[in-house]
Amino acid sequence: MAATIRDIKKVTGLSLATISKYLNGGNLLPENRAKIEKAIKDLHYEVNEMARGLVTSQSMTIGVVVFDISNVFTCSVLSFLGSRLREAGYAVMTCDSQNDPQLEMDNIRFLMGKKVDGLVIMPVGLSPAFLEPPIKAGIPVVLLDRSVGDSRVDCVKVNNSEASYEAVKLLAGYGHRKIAVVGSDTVVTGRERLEGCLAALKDENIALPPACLKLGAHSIEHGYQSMQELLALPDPPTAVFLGNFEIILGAVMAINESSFSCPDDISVIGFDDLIVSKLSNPRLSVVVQPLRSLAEETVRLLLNRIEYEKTVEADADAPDAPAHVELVLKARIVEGGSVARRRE
Amino acid sequence: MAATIRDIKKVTGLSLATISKYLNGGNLLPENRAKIEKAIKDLHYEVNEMARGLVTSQSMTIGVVVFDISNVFTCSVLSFLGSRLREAGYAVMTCDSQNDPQLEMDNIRFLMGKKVDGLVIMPVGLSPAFLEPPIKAGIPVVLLDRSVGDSRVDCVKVNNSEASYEAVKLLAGYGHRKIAVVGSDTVVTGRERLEGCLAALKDENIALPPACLKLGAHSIEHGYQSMQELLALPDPPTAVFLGNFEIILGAVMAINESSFSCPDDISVIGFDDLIVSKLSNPRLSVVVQPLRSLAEETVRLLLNRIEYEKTVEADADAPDAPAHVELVLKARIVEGGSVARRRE
DNA sequence: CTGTTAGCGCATTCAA
DNA sequence: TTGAATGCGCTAACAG
Repeated sequence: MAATIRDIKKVTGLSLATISKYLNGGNLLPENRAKIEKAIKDLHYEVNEMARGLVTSQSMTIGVVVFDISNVFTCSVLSFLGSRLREAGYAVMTCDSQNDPQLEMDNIRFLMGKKVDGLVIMPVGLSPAFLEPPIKAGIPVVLLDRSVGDSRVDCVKVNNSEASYEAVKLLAGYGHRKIAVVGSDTVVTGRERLEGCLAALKDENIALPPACLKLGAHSIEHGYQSMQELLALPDPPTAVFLGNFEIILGAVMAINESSFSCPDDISVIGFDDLIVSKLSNPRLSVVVQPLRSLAEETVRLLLNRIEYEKTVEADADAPDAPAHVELVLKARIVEGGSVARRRE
Repeated sequence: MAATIRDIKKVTGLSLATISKYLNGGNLLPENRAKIEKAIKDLHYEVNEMARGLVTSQSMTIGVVVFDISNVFTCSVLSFLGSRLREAGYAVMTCDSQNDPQLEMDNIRFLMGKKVDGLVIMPVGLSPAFLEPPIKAGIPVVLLDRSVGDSRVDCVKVNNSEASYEAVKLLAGYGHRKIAVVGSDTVVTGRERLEGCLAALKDENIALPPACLKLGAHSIEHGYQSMQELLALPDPPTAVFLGNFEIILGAVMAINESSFSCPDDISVIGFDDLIVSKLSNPRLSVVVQPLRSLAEETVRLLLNRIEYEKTVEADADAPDAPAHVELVLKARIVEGGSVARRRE
């Protein structure tokens, strides 16, 4: 159906090798070059990347496996990731794990079958089991956003614990002593953030009564329900730390529907900006992640690995494998107006 | 590096054909089947889809080209699209056009080089120029969300005009006579929605002063600034139609920051739900698009076309090409509390 | 049911 | 600089 280099050969009278050389940027006589270019236009020729990949054994595509593609955080990262990778000449094949570890496993095998040159994974869970196949096959992998405690692959993430520590410190700095935490314990980022919160509370000598610690799913529902319960407490907290974007969403809804107002009756600070902070009134105080840098560093590390694998295949004498990297970027606090001094 | 069927041949002593038959679900002796399965496990064999694709001339991947991947609407659709396509055995290769028609063109050529079996395109602009290459190459294309007035490809979208008509009718039904429209004229959906608004205003004999028609980009900024300007009018509108998600976002921000309150001072209804409607207080009244159906119908049409192309290649006598389809799904209005009766 | 053979479209030796 | 030959890993006839 589509034109091949053989068609170009017929039209130009040149050999396959010459045409191939043209396609790959070799030197040839200007007249031959012109002939080929004309033929390509006329025939609407397009290189068949499958055939090329079969020969070169690189597909020039990167597999990206995300825990949930409908998640706003995921999309934003995907956007930066894609443009960066594209600049480097790579295609992106994205697979959605829908928060299902089994599907995640399938996705990875699937992409391996597609012979992707590398894998960026935003993992669903805490177990590194899904890493076995790509590692065995020697496919470079970079973990993004969430680490799984496996030192065989690189990882790029933010300082969840420290940033959360600072956030709670900030609440305390405004005089709050009854502070609640709504978070997720189903994902590693949630656990790290919780850790930071607890450390800050301890340092401030603030007790965290069980009723003020709401751990659950990474979901709007969890945020909504938790906030409702907190506000219904006989002695409700005066400030709340919200562990992720979905929880923020739900919690803000709950506050809006209640008789409480923010920040007069209740102060809140959230982790992950995205949209709400701009929308809510007052603007939310949030911990924002450096999304662009997260994506850029991920691509940098991945391409490094790929480059390394290539040189290893070429020369047998390995020029030292790149060291394992766990890159921890700084999330920073941006104050809106959702945290106010505790009322006496 | 990775194992091939020749390695399996060596281990099992069977021929390539037998192994290939196994991989493609043919019948073979149980003992041979067992041998192959063992070898596959031992060698961590994985079919090389590039090689397979080269022979079968199908890649079992669908290219998806979106106008902006950081857009929440896009992500939601992508999520449904991906899971549907995956169920059908297809991989998805997503490319982001970043609202740039040139990049869109590049993306399409790029995916054609990857030999995708079909293309789902959420177009950037109004010109159908980008359709030439895939149509010439005989690659099935389905347009999603936005049509470009080209009857050579199928399209799935919602009844933007009618739904907007209903939305404005609803405002009028609440007694509003000073109604403003904030929309986008840079994309076709925006134009269609505007059309519906104007028709409704006309039917209601409501004049639309120039100051109350805010046309601009599909952006948060446009929504924000337009709403600010509307509220600053000597005689501000009592109700506003907001043409898309980004505009809603910006407009709600502007209202929140103003001394106006919704719906007491100003009623609003928006097009595209997504997140805000849940977040804002009161809940927004919105026109919601049937995202899941949009994705499902798109996949259905695309697979139909692909199936057809395959049978055409097999039998020379074409069994009638599927007719051109422009599928228009119904968006429905969900009332929140952001529209109130006009105060006397 | 199994084995043999011949390409798919291209890059890459090696000669010329 | 160019051309002829070889093979990437697999499927699809065909023959056994």
